[in-house]
Amino acid sequence: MGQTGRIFMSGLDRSLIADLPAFAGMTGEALDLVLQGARSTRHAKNSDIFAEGGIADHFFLLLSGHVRVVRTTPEGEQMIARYINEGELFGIAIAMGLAVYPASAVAAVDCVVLTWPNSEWQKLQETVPGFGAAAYRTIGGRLQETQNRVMEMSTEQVEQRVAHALLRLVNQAGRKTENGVEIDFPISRQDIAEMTGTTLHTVSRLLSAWESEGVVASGRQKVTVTDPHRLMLIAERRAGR
Amino acid sequence: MGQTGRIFMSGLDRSLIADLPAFAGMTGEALDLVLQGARSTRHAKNSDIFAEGGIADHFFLLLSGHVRVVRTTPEGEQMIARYINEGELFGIAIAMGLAVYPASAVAAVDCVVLTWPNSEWQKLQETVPGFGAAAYRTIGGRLQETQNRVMEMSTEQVEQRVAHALLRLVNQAGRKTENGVEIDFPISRQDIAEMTGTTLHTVSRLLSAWESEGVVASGRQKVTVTDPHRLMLIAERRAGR
DNA sequence: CGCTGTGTTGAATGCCGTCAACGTCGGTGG
DNA sequence: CCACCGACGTTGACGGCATTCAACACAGCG
Repeated sequence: MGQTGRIFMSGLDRSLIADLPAFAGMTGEALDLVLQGARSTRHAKNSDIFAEGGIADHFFLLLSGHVRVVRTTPEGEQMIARYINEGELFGIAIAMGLAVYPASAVAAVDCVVLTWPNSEWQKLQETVPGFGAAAYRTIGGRLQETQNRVMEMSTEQVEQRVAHALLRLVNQAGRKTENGVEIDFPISRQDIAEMTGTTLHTVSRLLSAWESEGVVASGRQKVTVTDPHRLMLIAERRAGR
Repeated sequence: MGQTGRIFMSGLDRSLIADLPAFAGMTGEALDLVLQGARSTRHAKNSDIFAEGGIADHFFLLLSGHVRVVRTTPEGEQMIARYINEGELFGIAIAMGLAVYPASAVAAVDCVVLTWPNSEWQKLQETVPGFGAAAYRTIGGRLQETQNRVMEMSTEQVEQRVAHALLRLVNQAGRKTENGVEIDFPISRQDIAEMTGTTLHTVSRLLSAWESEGVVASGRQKVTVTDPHRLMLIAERRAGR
């Protein structure tokens, strides 16, 4: 934990980013140029990478791990806006013309992150063909996702919302095991509640019920979907009950 | 209604757009260049400007009127994603890398709209300094708004959500009258319900209650906020009851 | 003058949040 | 190594808020 936020490397290897969509089709030299402006940092599990309301002077790319993006209401209630997966840009307030971060980013597990100062944004846009477009596709995609979520919350019951959330999690961060697909990072009932606008109690009840039906298998901060098809039926409100 | 979507003008006056943030600080000649690629169309009340799922080959700017952006679930339930005000860009799927419109746009009143084919997007970005940034700030702002809405739906009760929605409407599209601030376009109980994820019945009950308290005055497709301060207290859950 | 879209209001149901109590796991420090 | 403690999870009971169901009122329009 002492190394949180500390630079652990100065010469970054171009292979780190060569396969990412944001830097698609770039030559090795151009990749080195991109990395020249970046730092790489480690962040211990549960530590903040940036905080809601803080000056947004950097932007980030997740090299490894999983990041939780969290917003807090004035009354102190939290909600999880999204999870960031490996290879994704995040904290790109600069692309939205924001001076402060609108949410906090917390390492869900130990993470490795590339960090650029905002001053590099312009440079990347100019030197990396398609970088700007990729960034804006990222934002556009998140706007879409977020609107889907509003629609879910408007039209679906809690059970459907939780089922949809789990399906999204296993699709984006699933790891195949012998029993099914497991969500690749520690996630509590409370976390799932904050993603779906409900309480940990209700989530616990749902998971218990699903477990007894053989749809999921779950443990402490761990969820495995054993019958995705069945879960989809539940999400679509067509589960035989 | 016969003129919906019809071009009614070919020589567009630069004064139409000179004051808009998207074209701030441009010379008259540059403005003319911008308008050369555009068409201006009228859209009758309740007519579609574009439809969800349709090929996104144009983008738009609302010159006058009000536009309702609507999404429909597979089950046929609708939700209102937002209202577009005069001077705003909309239908900018191209900026998000989308091939089809993710929502429908419906004229809430008779509207006048500037329309560009997607092929003009690149040109505007190059010739209009700050146009790209303004567009992306628009998208960023909408992402923010949408996330705020998710947070409201996660943490607030229906009464607070409806109060917040009304406050936003009067702020963005309010017209001062002798009695208070009136929402400048026809809006039904059903519309408000679709903005807040509730039913027209609940909205009707709330408005009736508020009317008897002197907070709002409402009629058929019309809402006037007579005591904004009081409504704010309700929205913040601090209304003396 | 009837029809359709809009709005109001009462009554009943039920989902899910709240309150409460207890169980369990895992890490930490003695 | 073991005891302890805090974080996480489970389950039951209860109740309230909002939806659902139903019936009616009213306005605008052809």
